[in-house]
Amino acid sequence: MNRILPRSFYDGKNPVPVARALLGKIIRVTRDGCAGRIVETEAYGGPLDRASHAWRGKTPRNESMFGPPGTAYIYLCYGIHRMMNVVTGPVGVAAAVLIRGVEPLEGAERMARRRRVSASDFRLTAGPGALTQALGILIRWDRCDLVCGPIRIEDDGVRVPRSNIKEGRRVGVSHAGPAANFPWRFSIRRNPWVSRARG
DNA sequence: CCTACGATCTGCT
DNA sequence: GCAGATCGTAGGG
Repeated sequence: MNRILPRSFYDGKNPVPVARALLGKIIRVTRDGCAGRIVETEAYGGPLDRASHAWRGKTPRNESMFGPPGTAYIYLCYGIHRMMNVVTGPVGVAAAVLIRGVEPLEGAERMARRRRVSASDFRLTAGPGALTQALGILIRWDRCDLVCGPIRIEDDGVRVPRSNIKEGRRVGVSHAGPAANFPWRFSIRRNPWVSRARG
């Protein structure tokens, strides 16, 4: 039986170790029957991180990034793609982990219908916009609780040793000055469900 | 009010 | 390799 990650798992203002620890965990849309293993993440946050949405301070859009640990920050990107983040900081501190890649575990056929690709195609859930579409994650779930809300994150006992974690630069943040070089992107080595994006 | 653009993805070249 | 899709957000006038 999988264990739902307790709030204490997220509760630290530094999203970097949380981004590492989320690799291998399971993201599940409770009422939908779709679930996948997290294989790629990126950490965002802190006063030096110009790549973070919260770098200029709190706005109505990024406010949920300042919310309690163990909640979601979900927003629309490029007018099309929904991005799913896990909030880690204590209330008032903006820190979050972007989920960038997931390996399908349950409900792959349902995901394939939503994505309009075959269930065996890596495009099913590789990439932050792809996985939210596949899992049916909605913008209105922004701020939702990951311990008892529509999206849950579980631990089934799988461990990802540090030697199996690849680190690199985050994707799509080249405008962010020195922060563009922070090695805050993490993925499971040689996992085919990691996004193709350069980093 | 108006405009520029972004933590992306696909399809076509 | 690159343009286009598509729209909420933020910042300026």
